Amino acid sequence: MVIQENHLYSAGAECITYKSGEYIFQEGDFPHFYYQIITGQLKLNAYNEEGKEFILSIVSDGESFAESFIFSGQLYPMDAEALTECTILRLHKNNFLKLLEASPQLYLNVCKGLSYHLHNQYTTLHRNSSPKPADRLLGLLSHLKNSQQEKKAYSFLVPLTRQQLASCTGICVETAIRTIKTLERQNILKIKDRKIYF
DNA sequence: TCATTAAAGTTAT
DNA sequence: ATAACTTTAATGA
Repeated sequence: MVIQENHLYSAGAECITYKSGEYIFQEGDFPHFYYQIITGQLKLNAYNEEGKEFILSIVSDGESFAESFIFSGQLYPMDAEALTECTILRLHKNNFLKLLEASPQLYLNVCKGLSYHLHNQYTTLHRNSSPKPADRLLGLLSHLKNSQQEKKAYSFLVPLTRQQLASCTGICVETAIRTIKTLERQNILKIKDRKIYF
């Protein structure tokens, strides 16, 4: 959890639920709020000229998202769409900034969060510049697994569909499927009931 | 080697 | 039921 929920509530935050498929915001919208997920999963995504989706990030329980735009004041360059039913706390930009002014500690934590996120974005960008789909997928899987404590092989149940893995790495689904099977043959991951264990 | 297209089977809502 | 996801195969850049 990024910011204590009671702190957000006392600063004037409201709790909103979104059904799967609903937009929290869309590309071109002005950023009015700080968002923090209580429960649920959503994606930040954009579409290219041919209409192909690219998933920039998948965010879930306890995480904040898109807070950088509060500071820059730029319009959202992507959509935020609920993947599951989502319960989200949102705090108006002005109140959020007041909250930060009142607490240097909180300010620093938010900075850390932003920096951490920026680091992720850089490594993701680098990873997705690889011409080899296996490198992109493997890099993504390692990154996802990083957020769990257990480091043993095959201990991580990949929480994304093949479609989503493809959209996160900029390859097509069919290639993602074939690559994943190749990785299975190389014992780099396991597949059981269509679920991917890495 | 990978994207694209098509077609068909499977799972989730 | 219907949509979304998964898989295989053929073709072409």
